[in-house]
Order: sequence, then C-alpha cells, then structure tokens
Amino acid sequence: MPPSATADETPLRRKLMDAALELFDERTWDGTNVPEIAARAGVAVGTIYRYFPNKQALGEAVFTEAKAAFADAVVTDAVRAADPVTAIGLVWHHQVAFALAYPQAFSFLEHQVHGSYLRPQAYEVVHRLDAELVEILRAAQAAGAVRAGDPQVLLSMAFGAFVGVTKHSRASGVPLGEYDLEGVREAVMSLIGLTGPGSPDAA
Amino acid sequence: MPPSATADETPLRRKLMDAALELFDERTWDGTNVPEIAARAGVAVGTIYRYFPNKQALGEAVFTEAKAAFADAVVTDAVRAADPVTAIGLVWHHQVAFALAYPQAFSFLEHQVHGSYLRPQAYEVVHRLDAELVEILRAAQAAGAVRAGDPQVLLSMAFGAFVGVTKHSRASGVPLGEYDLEGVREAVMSLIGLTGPGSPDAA
Amino acid sequence: MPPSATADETPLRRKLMDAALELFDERTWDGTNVPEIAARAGVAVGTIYRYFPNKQALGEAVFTEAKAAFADAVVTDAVRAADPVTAIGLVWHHQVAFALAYPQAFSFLEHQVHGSYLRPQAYEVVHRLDAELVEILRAAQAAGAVRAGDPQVLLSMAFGAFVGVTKHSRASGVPLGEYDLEGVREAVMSLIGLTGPGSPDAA
Amino acid sequence: MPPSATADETPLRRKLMDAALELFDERTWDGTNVPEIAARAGVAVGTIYRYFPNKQALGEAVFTEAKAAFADAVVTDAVRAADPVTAIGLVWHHQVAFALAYPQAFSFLEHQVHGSYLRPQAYEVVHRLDAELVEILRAAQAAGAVRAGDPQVLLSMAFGAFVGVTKHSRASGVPLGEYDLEGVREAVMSLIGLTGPGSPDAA
DNA sequence: TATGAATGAGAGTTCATTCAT
DNA sequence: AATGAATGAACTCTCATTCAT
Repeated sequence: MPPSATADETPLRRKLMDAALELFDERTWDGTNVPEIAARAGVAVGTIYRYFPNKQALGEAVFTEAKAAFADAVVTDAVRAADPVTAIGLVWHHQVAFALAYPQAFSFLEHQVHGSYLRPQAYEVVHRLDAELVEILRAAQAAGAVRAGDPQVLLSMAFGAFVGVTKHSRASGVPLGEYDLEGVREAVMSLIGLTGPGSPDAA
Repeated sequence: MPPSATADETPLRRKLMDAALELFDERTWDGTNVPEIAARAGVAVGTIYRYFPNKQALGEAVFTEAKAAFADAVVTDAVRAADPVTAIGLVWHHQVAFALAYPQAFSFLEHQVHGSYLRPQAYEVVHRLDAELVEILRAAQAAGAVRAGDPQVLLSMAFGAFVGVTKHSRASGVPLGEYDLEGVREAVMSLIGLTGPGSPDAA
Repeated sequence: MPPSATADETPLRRKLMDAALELFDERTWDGTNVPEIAARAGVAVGTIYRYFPNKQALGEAVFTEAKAAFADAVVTDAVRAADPVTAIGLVWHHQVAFALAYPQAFSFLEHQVHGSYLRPQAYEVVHRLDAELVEILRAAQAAGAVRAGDPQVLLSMAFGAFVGVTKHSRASGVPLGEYDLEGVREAVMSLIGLTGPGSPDAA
Repeated sequence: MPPSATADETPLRRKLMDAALELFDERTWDGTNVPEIAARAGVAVGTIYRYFPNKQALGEAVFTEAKAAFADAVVTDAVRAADPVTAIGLVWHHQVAFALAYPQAFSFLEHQVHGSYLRPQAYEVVHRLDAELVEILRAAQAAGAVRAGDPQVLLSMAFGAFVGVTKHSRASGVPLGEYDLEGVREAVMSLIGLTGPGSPDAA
C-alpha cells in the first residue's frame, strides 16, 4: 500500500493489510471473513491474530492507513504553501494520481459505508483532510476565484463528481486511466466556478 | 416506500420491506441480521420467511423496488416528451425530490456497494435508467446545449456531485432540505455546461 | 384404510389418517412435516389439530390403526377355531392378502423403526398379535407339525422372510402381486418345517 | 467401525462416524440432531463441519461405510473362489459374524428406510452386493443344490429371515449371540432348499 | 367447523477467535 | 513466530403449533 504506513510495519502485517484491503474493497468488511483474508495473504488464520486483536481492529487499520495515505498524498507541503487556485489544481492532480495508483484503496474508501466497524476516532483523519480542503476552497472564494456558497458543499460536489467517475470505471470494468481525465478536470473546475490557471501541468 | 410497489403487496410485506430498507441503509445488507429486521418490523422471525424465501431475496426485493421507484420518479412521461434541455431540468428536479422524500432509499441505493446479494438481473433497472439518462444528455450535446465528452461520464459526474452532497448531509446529520439546493443545481449545470433555460421552476 | 377404525370416525379424520399413512410410508414420521400432510389430505394445517392434539398423536393413531387392522385381518375367528396347521395356512394367506390390499400400511409398519413417536402402550397391539401367533406355532410344534426351536424365533424368521420380499418389491417397484407368491409360501413352509396340508386354497 | 474405512481417516472423524451411527441406529437420520451427534462424539458442533459439509453428507458417509464394510465382510475372496454351495455357507457365516460384531451397523442398515438423505449413487454398494449374492444363488440353482425360483426373491427371503431375527433381538433386548443361531441357519437352509454340505464349520 | 397467517423454539450451519503444537 | 484444528456463540432458516377470523 501507499506510504505513511504505521510504525510497526512487518512483511506479514503488510501482506495482511493488502489482502484485507483487496477483499474489503471487493466484498465490504461485513462480507469478508477472516479465513479468506488469511488465504489471500498466504498465511494461517491464527497469524492474523498476532498482528491484530480482532477483525474490527484489522478493518480500522486498513481504513485508517488508506485514508491517511490519501490525505498525505493529496495535501502535501507544496499544497499548503501554494496560493488557493494553484492549491486546488495540485489537490485535483494528486487525487487523480492516487485513484490511478491505488484504485482499490480509493474505491474501498469512497464507494462504501464504514459505520459498522469504525470507532469515532477513526474519522479523525477524514475530518482533518476535510477541514484542510474546505479551508483552501474558502480562501479561493475569498479571492473571488471560486463560486460562492458553502465551501463544504462545494467540496462534496467536486469530490463526488470524481467519485462518480471512479464508480463508473469500477462498474464498467474500464480502468480509470482510459477515461478523458482532462475533460473531467475541466468539468469539475466549471462546477466550482474556478477561473484562472487550472491544470498544474499547464504551461 | 415509494409507489411502483410490486403487485403482491401486503401490509406485513410492506412493513418488512420498510424495516429492511432502514436497516440495510444503516448497516448494509451484510451487516444486518434477520432477527433485527423482524424486530424493527414488529413481527416474528418466521414471518419474514412467509414473504421472502431467504434474506438474499429480501435484499433483492428492497433494492429492486427502491431503484425502480427512483427510476419511475426521475424519468416520467413528461421527461420523455420534453426537449433535452427541459428534460435535464426535470430530471434534476425529480431526483432531488426523491432524495428529499426518501432519504433512506436514496442513500441505501447510492452510498453502498451491492454486489454480495444481487443477482445480475437485479441490475437491469439500473442499466435501463442509465441508458435513458445518457440518451437525454447525448441529445442535449447534439443540440449544442451541453459540454462535449462521453455522456456516460458526464452523467456519472453530475449524479456523483449530487450524491456527494447527500453523503455529506447524511454524515453531518443535517437534512438535505436545509442545504442550498438551488446553488447545487446551478453548480451541476455548470459542470455539464448547460446553457439556456435551467430551472423548470424558472419563469 | 382397513376396517377396525376407531370409534370417532369422520370423513376428514379418515382423509388425514390416509394422507399421513402415505407420507409416513414414503418419508418416515420424522421426515414428514405437518403442512405436507394437510396438503395431501386437501385440508388446512389448522384442521389437523382439531382431530389430533399433535403430530405425535397422529403418528400413534396411524400406527395403531394400521397394526390393529393387520392383527384383525390376520388372526380371525376362523384362525382361532382352526387346528394349528390349518391356522398357519390361514394366517399366511391373510398376511399376504393384507400386504396386497394395503401395501403402504404394510411397509410403513414393517420396514421402519417407530421408536421416536410411539409411547410404550402403542406396542400393546404388536405384542398381542405376536403372542397369538407364537401360540399357534407352539401348538403346531406340540403336534409335531413344525420344526423345533424357539417359536418366537421361528415366527420372526417366517415373517421376516415375507417382509424381505415386500422390501424387494418396494425397492424394485414391482408390485407384490407380480411375484410368485405361491413359491414364497412353499419356501417359508419349508423354513418352519411345516408338513401336512399347506395351502388353504388346496383341494 | 469395521475396516474398509475411507482413506481420509482421522481420530475425530472416526469418533464422529461412530457416534452418528449409534444415534442414527437409535433414532434414524431424520430423528437425530447435529448437537446430539457432537455431544456423543465429545466434540463441539462446529467440529462436525470440519469433517462433513453437512448433515446429509455425514449420513451418506455413515451409510456407505457401513454397507461397504458389510459387503466386504460377506463376500470375501474365499467366497468368490468357492463352489456355490460352499459359498452360501460362507456368506451365511460372515453375515452372522458381522451382525454379532457390529449390531448397530447391521440394524441401522437393515431395519430402516434411508431414502431421505441418500443420493442414488449411495445405493451402488447395495446393488453390487446384491448382484454378487444373486449370482451365487443362481449358480447353486444351476447345480441343482437350491430350490428353483427367482434367485433375487430367494435372497430377499433368506436375508429377510435373518433380519427378522435381528429385529426380534433388538426389540427384546436379548443379544443376538444368545439365540440358537445354528437352528436359524438350518431353517434358512431349508428355506432355500439347500442340500449337501451346509455349515462351513462342519467336518 | 375449518382456515392459514403468524409465531418462536429449535434445527442446521457459519465463522471470529483460541490455543496446543 | 506461525500454524490450523477445534470451539461455540450467533447466524439463517424450518416447522409444529396457535388463534383470530
């Protein structure tokens, strides 16, 4: 999986998290059973319990790691240092790059409901990322570069639009990379009403 | 639930479908157990099996009914009769009305992954609705009223943007009705690049 | 079913006993469920409980009636009045006639184990019939007309031989009537070592 | 149980098969529930499902093993090599020895109806044994050593006579060994009309 | 009197978790 | 440290029985 792994990394723990992520993405947490995870990771069932106290903890670890990796990938120091408009372009770029590099992590995180196994504290990463992105949008609004309105809603729409495309990619079986992602970017920039320099790759 | 219910309606069957929808929305199909459904419906466990051969069939019935109700609500005869641009406005309006009237059905349908209990044929409604909406977008593109690009992707983005808002509503606990839905509509119309008469309520 | 029905006969009770006998013969008592019996009898489930307090009582009634009918058919007054050798011939004849007339009752009674639903008192008919037949054999032995040895064992063998034929008939699907029953009789008479006038139909 | 056990033997699997045979004999397959089997075998319920996919498969395994053990015990190479008359004597001897050594297996196999849980293929052993024994009787008839008539019927009678004795033994609670089995043998030999050297133990 | 929808205890089965090896 | 057979609570489903109609 992506970097930002927790400290106590181990080859087996890594294999377990990867196998679990794959299966949770395919079948959801509730729909996956522990022996399957062990089988996919190529270890015995008992081994799982040397690394995680129970299935719920494994679920939380997988979710938290994936979400943290996404957050770290999307909001980099460069994003924090940039002006709002540039930041938005960077964020978009990073988000797409993450979804391309880790499609399973992305769809596990964004196409499912996670209430059954996450304790409230697991949402901290989510909220922190949310807050940072909302702040960027707010700043962009203040600069008159982005449409008015609740920036949280703006964010939900923009991100939702992209998630919509990844859902379609997953349902159709066509890899995200084969879509016209530049077209998607332009449409979403229209959605948020962004004017000015859009693509970070632009000259 | 919404109209378009299957022929063999019965008060108890109705109560079971409603209770099941609520729980599937809260906890997913895999995360809900049969006694809970019975309890919520106020009947004994065995009663469920007088109306559905098994839990999977109940899941399919709930999903299919909700999706069909959504499809019927969104693509009405008026939509089919209208010109593309008007049709888009109507569709948007209907979709929002459905999400406001049946928030649980909407989030059950759109915030989850349903692979574990639906047989392929259950997706027929999904595909039919999809095809109709794509056709409307295609016609609008032909008329030069909507941004170019794969209409399927355009649809995924536009619908995804709205789903993003409903997700946020659900996560925050703020009812969808308290959001600035007119603002959302305008943003999404910009997303698809729609020009011309937008809101069906507009003078 | 055969005569000797219990006093409180009723058309519905009769249909229920007949349907139950058929099903118990096909699937055993444990393997038959109450709704099936109702369906076969053409009545509603609840009706069964107006005639029998529970499934076990129905089982006992069916078993007891069938066994009593068999006993009454086999040991008639004529048998009781006859000399041992003639009695044996008559008993054989009656037994075969019963198995031909009521194959389901016969195989239900003789091809199965009934321990799970009969209270000890239900075996009284069995023991009474047994005792009468054993007495006939003992008298025949005393007259030197039948092989020596425990008459109970002799009876078990002779009856078992016939049951063996009915089992084969049932397994092969060939009705008992198509077998060479006269040959069977002669063989069994040899088994018990009976000399003298054998067949009651003989000139 | 008897030898001829299937390859994948295991102490627990053995205990389960033994416990199941006992209970199926006492209460029939339909009348026995899974927790009882587990309790009798001294294991937890779940353990059963590590060795058998379901209750039906356990029933089939028990039936098939017992029947195969019986067939192997009865028709040995010595039987196949012997002349028909000697073979009949040996078969009789083996059958009695099996019933003495494994009374539960014998009565489970022969006092019950097994239709509810056996797939047709489970009857293959039954038919193979039957065919071999019928062939022996046919050869004996050809040699003029045994009564004329359908050899299948002759077999059913002879075996049925012995089964009749085991049924009585079971019902009365008197172990089979306390019966005059030599007398039983002689009677059955008369039944099939066997002349010539009877008992294999005879000088 | 007869019905059959409703019941819930108990059946068969699954699976997260433990622990002797 | 890793294993996987064993466990038993909890699941899905069945069916004997009840009772309002």
